[in-house]
Amino acid sequence: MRMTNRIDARIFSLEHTFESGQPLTFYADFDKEHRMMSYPNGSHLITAIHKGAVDNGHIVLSSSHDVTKATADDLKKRMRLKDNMREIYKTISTDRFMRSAINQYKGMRLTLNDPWETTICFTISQFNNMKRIRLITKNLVSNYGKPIINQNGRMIAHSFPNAEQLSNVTKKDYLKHGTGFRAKYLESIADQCNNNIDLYKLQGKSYSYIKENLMQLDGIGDKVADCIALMGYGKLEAFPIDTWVKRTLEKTYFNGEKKSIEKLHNFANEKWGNYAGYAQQYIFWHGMHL
DNA sequence: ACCCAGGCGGGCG
DNA sequence: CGCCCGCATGGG
Repeated sequence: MRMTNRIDARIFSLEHTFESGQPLTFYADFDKEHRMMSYPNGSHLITAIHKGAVDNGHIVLSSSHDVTKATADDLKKRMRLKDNMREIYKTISTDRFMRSAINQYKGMRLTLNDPWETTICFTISQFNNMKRIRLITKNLVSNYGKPIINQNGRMIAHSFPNAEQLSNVTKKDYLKHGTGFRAKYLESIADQCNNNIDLYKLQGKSYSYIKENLMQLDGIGDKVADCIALMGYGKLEAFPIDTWVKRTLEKTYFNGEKKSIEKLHNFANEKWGNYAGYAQQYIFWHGMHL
């Protein structure tokens, strides 16, 4: 028997949120036609269906097992449903480009993901493209994640493998799954997270402290650390600058002139402040589709 | 065939 | 320091 649960979702688009290249979306399943997403939550597979309008709709939650309050709370947290989008939009719609991005992808939320998962996902993402990022992430999940069994005893998905589950995976194994030159990073990060660095202990710390610690991991630099701070720890002031964001900023605000990463960080910080991370997500996704 | 992708580390000047 | 290059792999 499936319990269902209804969650109000104002100014929310499951489609834009899911498709906009964030960690959960690297390995969860999405059915665009039915506005339906399934993702592993512990040993359960949660399904969220988005009903109604972007401005004033709701999500219907179901599960391979029981839907509890914890399940609903997890979805709200992951989709950042408590964010005050009116205030955020007001702050970041500073110009025509931003207003156009918001208009185009209204309801796109940042997601808040597990720090470890986010770290692995964005390690895979470096110097890579969306299709391959999804392919590789799904490979790792299906090969090393714990099987999720439904109430009929059927295996329906895998959970995201934790650090311990990846601890015995070798560089050679990673290469088999298409990770390429990132294999050595994945191996080393799993090792470090099993031994000296507890990613969960960084929760609640400041943005700069989190970033500094993340960058001690092998293969994690400025950009990936910002992504993890933003989408794994919810630090909305983080402003990851990848090739798309850089290109789009230069084109939109600097007449196509090349600018250093540092200059662009300062620019974003002054312009969008504590919501720079949200601005970045809209710049990234809109810029990519220009 | 050739180019690029949500970069990073290391080596050289 | 800052700049620059190689890096695995698959899709356009």
